[in-house]
Amino acid sequence: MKLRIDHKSHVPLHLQAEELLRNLIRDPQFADGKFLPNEVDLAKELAISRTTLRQALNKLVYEGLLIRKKGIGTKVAEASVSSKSKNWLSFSQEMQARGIPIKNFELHVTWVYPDEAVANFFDITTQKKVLKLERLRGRPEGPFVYFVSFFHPRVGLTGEEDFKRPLYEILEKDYRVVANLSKEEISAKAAGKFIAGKLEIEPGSPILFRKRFVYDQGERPIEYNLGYYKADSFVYTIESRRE
Amino acid sequence: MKLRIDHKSHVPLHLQAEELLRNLIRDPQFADGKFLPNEVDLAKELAISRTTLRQALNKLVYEGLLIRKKGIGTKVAEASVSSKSKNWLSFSQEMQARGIPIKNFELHVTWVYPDEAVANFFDITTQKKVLKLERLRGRPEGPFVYFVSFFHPRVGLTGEEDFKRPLYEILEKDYRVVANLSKEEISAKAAGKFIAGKLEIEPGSPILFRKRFVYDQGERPIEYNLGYYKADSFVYTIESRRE
DNA sequence: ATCAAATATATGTACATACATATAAACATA
DNA sequence: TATGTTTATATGTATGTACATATATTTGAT
Repeated sequence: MKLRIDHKSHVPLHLQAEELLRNLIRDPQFADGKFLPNEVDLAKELAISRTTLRQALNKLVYEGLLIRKKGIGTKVAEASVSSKSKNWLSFSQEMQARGIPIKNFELHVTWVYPDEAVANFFDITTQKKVLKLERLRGRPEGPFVYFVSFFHPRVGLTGEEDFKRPLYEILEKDYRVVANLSKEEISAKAAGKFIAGKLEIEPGSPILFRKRFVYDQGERPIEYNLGYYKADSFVYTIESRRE
Repeated sequence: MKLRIDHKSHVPLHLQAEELLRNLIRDPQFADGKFLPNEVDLAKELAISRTTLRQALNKLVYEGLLIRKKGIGTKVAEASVSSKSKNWLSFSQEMQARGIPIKNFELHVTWVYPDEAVANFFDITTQKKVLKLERLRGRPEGPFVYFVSFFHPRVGLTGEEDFKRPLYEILEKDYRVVANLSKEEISAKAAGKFIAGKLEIEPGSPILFRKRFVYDQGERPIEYNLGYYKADSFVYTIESRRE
């Protein structure tokens, strides 16, 4: 295998090393608990210092992807078949899994200048337009969620896509962008006028507010998603196990 | 404050530094957004190298307890309850780790006949009394959550326990009951009269409603927990990774 | 007074180096 | 053969040093 680090790149060496290690981990060659090359040799091969390599290794150890043992070596941690993968259903899949038929009430595609929060998350300026996708969705009887999504320009969406298709299918199949990490924040709020109008409720009524930050394999931001759910129409479920 | 590291100890310096930092984080002096001493000075004060100090800092940053910003400084991360299934921290532990002092405003212990939902979850009849624990908790300035817990009779709680201690400590140390699996449901609601009164908000105001089903190692039910969180005082964060 | 440039401050990146220590394998001894 | 002992190996700990870079403040020119 060819392992390379670009010393001329402006990407920090330890980040390049980290990315490289993530790929090593995915390599079937090291899948079943086989040991990675030792730190000293690997550092030499990559032409970086052992300290820098360890910086990358530490991160993966903290994430639980690697296991190190003094005097022995470093190996890939066993893949935990946790219920996390369950969390990886898209909205349509999720609803389908619950047996709820989905109706799309509204669909808006626009190019906008991002606000501070979005630009900051994407690490771009507020001068660069991004694709904004707004959708009002719910059951046949009425809408119960209003979604607002922003996509990183890197993704390459044109706005001409058929957004009635599942979003993640579009991203994965057409643009080879795979969501890998998601950070969410869930809180309760009072509905503002705009959202209340869309969800057909009184302003001030409680809603569930869900903010999602979606990253690809390289932990680069790809989607910023806001969800406004009508109360009592939506329950967020989580299953966690101590290990 | 006197900060000390024992160079003669056989405990590695970076571990001592880590422990020391965890205490700093809990110190009200640095609670919620105040900057820690800068790395160079702190290292000097502790008589360890900056590299060693950063080893400790990194760990806490990875755990999300500290936030560093280049050119600015390092501060204690803001409070939020996270469900990193890895950590599995209880409410008090989580708050303690973030240096938020918890105040218990009310504590009620009663024996009651369970309602349908509780009896069903515990797989007992509604004729068998169970221990009910109600707690109003929050920051010193005011309460922000009202908890209602029911415990399976099998656990063996008498109601005479000191519930100011962390709940999971009582269960694990005194009753050898270890929570292992938790299923949660999170939704938004309008506060009823009762809850509104407790949380000191208007009836009808939005609250976050969190239902937890807790099981032991044998997947037997041990606790049924309801949490009513004041909106805007509480954000539930989740991080999930596809594997 | 305003805006641009320099500066102070704190974290970020990277290297070379040295020695400590846990583990397993090779070796030597009774 | 069984059992200590050494040795090879790989990670763990720790330091000192140097320069880069993001942010806020101060300074200076217009």
